Amino acid sequence: MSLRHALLGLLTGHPASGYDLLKLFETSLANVWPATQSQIYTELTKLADTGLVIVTAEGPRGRKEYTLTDAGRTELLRWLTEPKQSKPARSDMLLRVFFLGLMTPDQASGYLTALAAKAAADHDEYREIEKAIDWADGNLSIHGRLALEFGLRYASMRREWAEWSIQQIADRELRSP
Amino acid sequence: MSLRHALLGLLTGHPASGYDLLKLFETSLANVWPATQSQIYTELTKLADTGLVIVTAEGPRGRKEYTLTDAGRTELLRWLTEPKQSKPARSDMLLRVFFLGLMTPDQASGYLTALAAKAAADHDEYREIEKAIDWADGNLSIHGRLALEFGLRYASMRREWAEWSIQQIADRELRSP
DNA sequence: GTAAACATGTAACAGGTTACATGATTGT
DNA sequence: ACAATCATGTAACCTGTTACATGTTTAC
Repeated sequence: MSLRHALLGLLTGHPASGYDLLKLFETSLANVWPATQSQIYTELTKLADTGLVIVTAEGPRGRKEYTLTDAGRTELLRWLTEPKQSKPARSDMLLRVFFLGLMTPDQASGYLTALAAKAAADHDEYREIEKAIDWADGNLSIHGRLALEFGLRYASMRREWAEWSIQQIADRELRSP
Repeated sequence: MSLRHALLGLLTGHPASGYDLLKLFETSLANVWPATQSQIYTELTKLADTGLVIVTAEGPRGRKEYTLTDAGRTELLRWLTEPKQSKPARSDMLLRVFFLGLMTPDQASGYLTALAAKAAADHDEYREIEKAIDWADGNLSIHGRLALEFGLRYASMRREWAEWSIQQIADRELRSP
């Protein structure tokens, strides 16, 4: 149940409305914890019900501004320092790799080529984000940068692995045609 | 809905019971597509209802052996060659990294140290698996090896990134104590 | 005036987790 | 005889997705 903690985290410092948070999810958190509009509004209501946030202002168009409570901050810190290893994520990409042998070598290489291209595109995208961010801002962005660096390294790794895999398949084809 | 395809994939070649498949998930697919007993039995029933598999034998203790049908094989191939890019996975690890600034530098370093240790342990585990597998077997293991190599590279990347991140935090501490 | 952006809420459904429930067979 | 393993099934619950539904304010 981490959507809850993502919301609490985004509310540290500055109060925000559901709409504000939706925009924050679309930009800063899109690659880390995607969430839909529906989910965000529902969760904010629950968060307010349990007292982890409160509505501190109402604006035009029914806008409700939420502020983190002490209980909310405590819960966020508890979650952050909780010693809990996350179980391995499902990856339909790797699941397909597992069954690559059911395709023709051409199809398999095509799949891996697409993965390499996607990894390269992701890498470029993260480079753009890196350039666009005002790194002087300091406050939240210090650790956002660590996450970005993870993305960059992960994208590179994926590209290299996909290219290596294509080579493996090609080598095997040469040996047993 | 990829659990379905994981099951179909495991049924290519050799028929198997729900119990057999459960064991296969626990071993070969645990790091790629974890599934529970409950889920597997439920999905197999649905798969049989829609004709993608059929019960071809019944053994002791109510054992039912499922075999892939032509329709099942077709569906599996359709899924494998489907041009669909998977959306970025949720990562509560990276979500915590995003909010690392809410902890003390010591706590933050502690978290990253634990990540580095986990990555190193994963790497070791994959090395063991690599040693344990009979790579002469050829049949399914060719592509299982690609998945394993992904795991090895990913674990290395995570370790290196975590260590780099710890250094970043330490550097920052020195400049603004 | 009207399109874009702001702003929220709910219902139906799909997939996954945990727990409960039951019983047969094999090996020691 | 007893424990371990084999073997299946179901119910309650939580999270997330898609779609529908509604209305306001701002900028051109």
